[in-house]
Amino acid sequence: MRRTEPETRGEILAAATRRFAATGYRGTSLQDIATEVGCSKATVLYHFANKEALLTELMAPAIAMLQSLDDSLVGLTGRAAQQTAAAGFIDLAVRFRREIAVLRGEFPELLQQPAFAHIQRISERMRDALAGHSAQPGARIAALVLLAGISEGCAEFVDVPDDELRPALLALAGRALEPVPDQSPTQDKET
Amino acid sequence: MRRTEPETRGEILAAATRRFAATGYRGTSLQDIATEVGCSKATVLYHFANKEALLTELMAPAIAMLQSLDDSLVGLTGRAAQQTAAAGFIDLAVRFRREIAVLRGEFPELLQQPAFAHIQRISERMRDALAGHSAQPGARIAALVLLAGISEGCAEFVDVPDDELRPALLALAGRALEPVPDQSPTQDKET
DNA sequence: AGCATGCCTGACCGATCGGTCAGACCCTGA
DNA sequence: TCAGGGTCTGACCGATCGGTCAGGCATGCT
Repeated sequence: MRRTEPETRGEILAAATRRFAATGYRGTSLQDIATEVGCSKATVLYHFANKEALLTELMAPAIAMLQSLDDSLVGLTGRAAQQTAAAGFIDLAVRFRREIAVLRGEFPELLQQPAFAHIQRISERMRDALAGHSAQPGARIAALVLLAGISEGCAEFVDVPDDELRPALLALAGRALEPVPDQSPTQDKET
Repeated sequence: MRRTEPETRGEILAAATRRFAATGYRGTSLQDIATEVGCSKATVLYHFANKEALLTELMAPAIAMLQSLDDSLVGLTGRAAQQTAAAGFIDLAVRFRREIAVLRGEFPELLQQPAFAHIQRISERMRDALAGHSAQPGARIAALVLLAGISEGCAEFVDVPDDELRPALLALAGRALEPVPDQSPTQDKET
């Protein structure tokens, strides 16, 4: 089935995103994706080296945004870290709902793949920032629950519009995160 | 390898719980479980009819507790529904951390299996109760985020002792859930 | 016309999956 | 001593997985 415009590659990427989000990475076969696109499995593997390459490419934008968010957290402490991390992560989660849904539940094993090796440390830093770098168990637990809940929630609320989901999540984060003092020794704007 | 005591069945169940929680239901093969126990795959299938039977049996206690929690929610409205659902679900999540981790991420497909057909509706009612039966998007979103976050959080904090995790989660739920009025027609002392 | 190139496909591969089956082994009771 | 039943296993099955490969077809350049 020859395409008039060679946009097959993009269709494969879009179909893979939908299928991975719906049934997981392991739960989706290359044949599933090919069937949804309307091409053969061999065509999928013509455009992408292998199944993992398909995954890494569709995750790339979300990972780039996660990386830049992580960069913007360096040096922040206390409430500044909490608020920046919360607002940034909510933005990310709302924008990349499907991509986050892909990782849902398969995080541990997918993170073993070299392309995602650094994500684990980023998410740990994110959790730490959400806890305001506090060592108190309550703050750490709240941060993880919020992080996981937002990821899962965005994936589930695919039908809720962004401008309704985002403020609701921001308000929730404001209530849920344990208040921590601004730990900077000199209480200027910067640490 | 003959066991002196025929406790192989229990060992298989325990190994399956660990493996399912670590790598997911689909991500764990019967051979994986057999290897961890130290028996053959055929032995696993001698004690359990098939892979699904293994899953349903190890999930049974958690499901029973979920069912009874669901029963205790009927007729409750407003804050009473919120508080009962929150406390009950936190109890359940803390106690059955590994079992909940099993379902992590594979919820949608696992729920298709007949043994779990009713869980979806229970979890929807749970979400509704956590939202205080409010139709406001903020309340619904907060309920889902908390539900998902607690499930994920308990699965992750396997090393945190129960009596530390439980109060932290309860405090978090108290902060995070949107306050709703007590919808009972007669407004007593409880707001 | 002839050729190269990009896109696509059916046929095929080895590995692994869940599951079946005949039979070996061991204990117990008659 | 032997029969029987509970436990366990290696060998095997069909299905499906991710991935490879040679070749077909349309197009564009020379």
